Amino acid sequence: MTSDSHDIFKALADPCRRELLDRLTEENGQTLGSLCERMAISRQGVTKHLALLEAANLVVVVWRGREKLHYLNPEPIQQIYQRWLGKFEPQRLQALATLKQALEDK
Amino acid sequence: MTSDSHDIFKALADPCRRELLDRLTEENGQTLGSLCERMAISRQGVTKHLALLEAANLVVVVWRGREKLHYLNPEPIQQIYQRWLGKFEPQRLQALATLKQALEDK
DNA sequence: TTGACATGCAACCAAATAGTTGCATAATAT
DNA sequence: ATATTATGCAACTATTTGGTTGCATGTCAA
Repeated sequence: MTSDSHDIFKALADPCRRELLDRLTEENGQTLGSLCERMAISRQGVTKHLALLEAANLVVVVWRGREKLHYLNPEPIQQIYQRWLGKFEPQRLQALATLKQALEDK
Repeated sequence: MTSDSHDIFKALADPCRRELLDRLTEENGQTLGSLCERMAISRQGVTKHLALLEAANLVVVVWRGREKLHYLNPEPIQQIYQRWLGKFEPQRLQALATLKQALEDK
């Protein structure tokens, strides 16, 4: 399943969602309740954010009884780097040089 | 000048803005008018998107007479990878293994 | 079986976003 | 000088987003 890069960028655009990903890097497989602790927003707010992360395939959910366990899926992040962000890498030095020169010609 | 990663993620979240960055990787230093060609939205729409890219320091502007030249700045993209995306890399294999096992235990 | 716990669903609201149009300004070309 | 070109600024609108509250559902424990 290859994820839509648009959803991924959108998912990463919100600080709350990046915070949730950060928490999952610290401890993977947390329940919703656990992820809600010390969050400034309500449980339902967190639920919505997690839904977007799931839609972007950045988080995968496993149900255990009444608990919903959230697991990090690092693959989409790798993908956007390889497919999109990475293309700025080869041109990095060139672009910086071009930029510098343009600034000097001002 | 160290850019705010929030602005960068926000800037990257919109397809129009990624399209603009793509065009600048193809040809750096384009004018506003040039960047507007074959865009589905109005010039003012493009201007607004470029303003966000500038705010995120992803694009740097140089004025030449009445023309506004747009240059790509690849640095912030490097930064977010190194500071944020990269931290998913070391844990990548571990996270994938954890995820796989969690799915199997279902 | 009853109560508590973990979560989902839907309606609603405010703020931010993406887009438009109209007019203004400054630089270049004729 | 005047017309044209390249862009900026401001007001307005529609849609999306991020958040809330209230109630419903399913699972576990006593």
